[in-house]
Amino acid sequence: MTTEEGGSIGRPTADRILDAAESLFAAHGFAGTSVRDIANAVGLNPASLYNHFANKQALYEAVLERGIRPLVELLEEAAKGDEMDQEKVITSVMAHLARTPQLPRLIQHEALTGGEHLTEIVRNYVRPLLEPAMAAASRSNDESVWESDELAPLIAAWMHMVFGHFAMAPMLGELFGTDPLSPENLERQTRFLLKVSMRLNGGALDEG
Amino acid sequence: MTTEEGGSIGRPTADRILDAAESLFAAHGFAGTSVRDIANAVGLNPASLYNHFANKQALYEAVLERGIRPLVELLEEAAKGDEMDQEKVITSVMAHLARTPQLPRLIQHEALTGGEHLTEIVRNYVRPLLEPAMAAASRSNDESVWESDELAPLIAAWMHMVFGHFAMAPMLGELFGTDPLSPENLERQTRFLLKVSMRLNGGALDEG
Amino acid sequence: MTTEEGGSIGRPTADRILDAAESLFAAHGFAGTSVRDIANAVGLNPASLYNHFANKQALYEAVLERGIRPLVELLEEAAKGDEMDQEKVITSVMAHLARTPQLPRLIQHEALTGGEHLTEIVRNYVRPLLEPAMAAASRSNDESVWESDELAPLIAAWMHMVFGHFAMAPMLGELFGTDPLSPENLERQTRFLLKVSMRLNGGALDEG
Amino acid sequence: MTTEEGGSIGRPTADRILDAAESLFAAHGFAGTSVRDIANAVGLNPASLYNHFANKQALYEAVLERGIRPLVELLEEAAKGDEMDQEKVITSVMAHLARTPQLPRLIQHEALTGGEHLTEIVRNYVRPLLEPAMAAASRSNDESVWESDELAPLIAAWMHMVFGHFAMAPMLGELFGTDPLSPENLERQTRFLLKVSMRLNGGALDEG
DNA sequence: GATGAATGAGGATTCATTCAT
DNA sequence: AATGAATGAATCCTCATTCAT
Repeated sequence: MTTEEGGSIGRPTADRILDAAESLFAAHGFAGTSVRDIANAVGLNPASLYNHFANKQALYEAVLERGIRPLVELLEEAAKGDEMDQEKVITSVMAHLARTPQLPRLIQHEALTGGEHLTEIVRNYVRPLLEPAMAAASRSNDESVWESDELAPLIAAWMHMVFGHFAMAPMLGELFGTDPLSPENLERQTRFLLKVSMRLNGGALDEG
Repeated sequence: MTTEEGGSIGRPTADRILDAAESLFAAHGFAGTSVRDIANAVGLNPASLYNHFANKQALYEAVLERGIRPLVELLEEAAKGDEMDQEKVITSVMAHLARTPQLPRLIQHEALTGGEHLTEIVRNYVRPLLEPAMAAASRSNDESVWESDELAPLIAAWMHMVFGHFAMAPMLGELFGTDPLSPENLERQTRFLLKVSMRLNGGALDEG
Repeated sequence: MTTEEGGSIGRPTADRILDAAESLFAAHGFAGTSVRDIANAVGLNPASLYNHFANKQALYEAVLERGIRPLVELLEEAAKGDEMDQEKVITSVMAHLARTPQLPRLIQHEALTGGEHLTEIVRNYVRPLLEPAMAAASRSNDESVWESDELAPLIAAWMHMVFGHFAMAPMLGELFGTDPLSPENLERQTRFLLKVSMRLNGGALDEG
Repeated sequence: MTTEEGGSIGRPTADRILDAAESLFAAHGFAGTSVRDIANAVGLNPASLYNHFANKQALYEAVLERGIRPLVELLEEAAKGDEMDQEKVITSVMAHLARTPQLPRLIQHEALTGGEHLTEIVRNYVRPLLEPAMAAASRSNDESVWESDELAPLIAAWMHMVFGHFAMAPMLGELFGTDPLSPENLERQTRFLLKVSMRLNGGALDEG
């Protein structure tokens, strides 16, 4: 009776569920997304989801996990070398997010709602995400233009700028009349961030 | 039977409802906040809310309106003069948000969820919020270090940095182990943003 | 604050309430009509209705009473003479109902819903309504073409035909494409019923 | 925990819901019947109804459809022949309604309340119901005792008489002290209607 | 008389989840 | 793995009614 429609035939069901859930959770948040919505998006009966995930919460966590893990690894990789090439980090993070543009929205939702799971989420996801960057930043502290107590705000600012571009994409698009996630705009944003990086971290400022 | 708790007794009921709703909507978003939660927070029967607001959506919009209006006016005021003193804007906006720290979360939720009302919200709230800033920015375009097609990203970046600090406060607190909304941290953040402003808009960079 | 609008200014409030209630009860029945609907129709606060009627049920009964009483008296008057002039009864009842066309709908609703109040309603309203007719009918039984056990069906049939025309007016209008309550249609219906009366009560039938 | 009462166990759930709904809608109308009432009557959780019908309105329409369809077919069948045998129609319609005595009440409720759906209902149900009769009536118009502009009232009168007997059964029972739906009373009513038919359609009247 | 505010009960409907098939 | 049916809890909201003003 269920005529499998859509191009997603063949992919493992669990993945298709994760895809749909990611999309919907990113768009409407956890509370704003119903299990039925997800099931419908996959072309599945809601009850069937429970063959793949214990419950809504577990599905949500699986979505987060699947989305954030590669990003964490990307950053860990980037921080492995002695010094963190900020230019390379920005470029590769932007490239990565371009491929999973819903991820930042998902994280932002989580950050806003916070609530009971916040501690755990920070420990599991956000801290590993930022730790490489913080380590690198504090290592290069000596010659930096930023005091040590400005590192946290700096890191936060980068987080806001990078993630914000994706998370707020719908609003920015509406506001500026152009889709922030289009290839050219992503490239422009990357260039913009590189320029910001230069100005923020570069040498002394010639205030003529 | 109704144990009036909290110091809010005496204030007009509609205002007390708006207060509670602002808090809860900011914390959990629209979908994550139930009418009953709000009513309980005010010490009211859920049905009573409907004596003051037509429905949940209308209440939500009233909360947004009440919160954003003064911010819009603040920016409009700041932009009135011939040139926008960026330093003053940052300081006064930060001071304002310090007094209504839930507002950015509210807006961020709205921006993330977007959906049907996004267009209207951008038109009613966000655009007037940013118009003065954009006007000022493009006025000073000649001698600026930013190209005209970098203005939008620049504005967006400022939005992310300023609002992000408040909206993500719970997560940042968890992450850095200190409350971003404490007076000293707010002051530090303001100073940080001023420094960023200087570096972003200042003169040529001495890349020694 | 309440700007009295509409042409009903001046009439006693209780009457205006009764008017609105009659209209709405007739259209949607007791359950389908809310106190607020009635209040709105009068341009009154729902609470104000309770200054005039003890509660919704009492208002409903007042509407019934006010509507049916004159009809009962009309029939009682008609039955006073020794013999009931059926032609005159039909004409005068039709004329009366033409002036309160909602009344039959009201009664029909009541008859359909019945329920707990049915017995009382029959005793108070329907029986007095039909008693004169039945008395007259059984008086003239001797020479009648109808057996005594056909009197009840006959009375009922008349009730259905007379009341039905008004009660079903919306549907009949929709069905036949012309308003059953227009003067010409009311006259036609009266003529029709007189013809029916003649054929039903008239002498032997010439079945050639 | 669900004490299955009544002999209806085993029948498809949707049918049992339709049965209960038909009963309750007929008795109290749409507005006067709550989803919970229906669910209780079936021994079901209210939420379960929504597994079978999209909402209360859809359930109502399904009840109407299921009830009226056979009646429409009955009349269409009866009208197939060249001439409509009125005697046969009356007998068979009465026999049919005797088996679904709630149907007329249901229809009457609908006719009274009318409202938004009236047009659609007339088009879907009432017109097909009456079309055969009207066609037959106007065919035999030549030798008829009824003018062409009396056909509509005549049809309406028959509708009132036939349906009224069932729809008003509770009130008539209360009024005349005997159940109109008992087999003997149904038979008497059928005989009565046949006699009426004869007198209404028969030849000239011998008004001695 | 009229009203705004308050409320308990109940309205329809959605939710996440379970279970037999 | 998938589904239809079932359910208790919760959703938003309306209801009739009361009461202080």
